[in-house]
Amino acid sequence: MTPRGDADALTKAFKALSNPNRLRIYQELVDQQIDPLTNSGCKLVDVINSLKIGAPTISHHVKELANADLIRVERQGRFVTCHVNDAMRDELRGFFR
Amino acid sequence: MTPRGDADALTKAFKALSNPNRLRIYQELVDQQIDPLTNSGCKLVDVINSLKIGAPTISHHVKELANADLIRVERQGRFVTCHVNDAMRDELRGFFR
DNA sequence: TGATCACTTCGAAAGTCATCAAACTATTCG
DNA sequence: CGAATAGTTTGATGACTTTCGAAGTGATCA
Repeated sequence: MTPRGDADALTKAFKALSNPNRLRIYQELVDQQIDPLTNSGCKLVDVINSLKIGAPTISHHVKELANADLIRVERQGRFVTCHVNDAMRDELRGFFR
Repeated sequence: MTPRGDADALTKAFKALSNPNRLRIYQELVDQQIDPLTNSGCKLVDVINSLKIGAPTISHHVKELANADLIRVERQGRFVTCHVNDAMRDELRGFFR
């Protein structure tokens, strides 16, 4: 209905990307996904080790990214892995046309 | 240097778009700009009349959008007019590739 | 079973944000 | 000049955010 997608979903996505640490997490997930064959998402433990903030904070940020539909989160045994939601990425790209 | 542009500039832009009223202002400016020939920006007074928030808040929001390089602001006599910064729009589109 | 690793939840401290009313500046118009 | 219109600045307030440490959960391993 709206020409540029749902405004509420967009503000949620932009808010999720408006924190430096969340943006870095998202970028890391995008980068891990360049090769779709080898791609098996990104383990959260790697993110936790690469950023200088605590695990509780990362957990909170990941939840916000997931809540904004920017990523998908999945538990595989002991690990949590994250994947970029390509549909949302397309929608955000479309917004800037 | 960074493959997807300056992270600091990006977070600033996303933060600016993460508020519903600022997103609406930005969208209105984009819509006003469809025809580049007739385009003479958007008068702030029109924005003020179209949103249900006070002039001081609009002034604050516009400053944030300008500060994030998303728009350009210009005084023409009594009126302030706003224009979308196309370079930044391109950069944001590029981020989602 | 007990230990360990990978998170998550809770509660709190410190900081940031959105909004408003009141008072201000700038420009035009009569 | 004086009044009106357009917008900004200031200061306050309530709400939300980021982050942490401590304690909790779930899965695997010895």
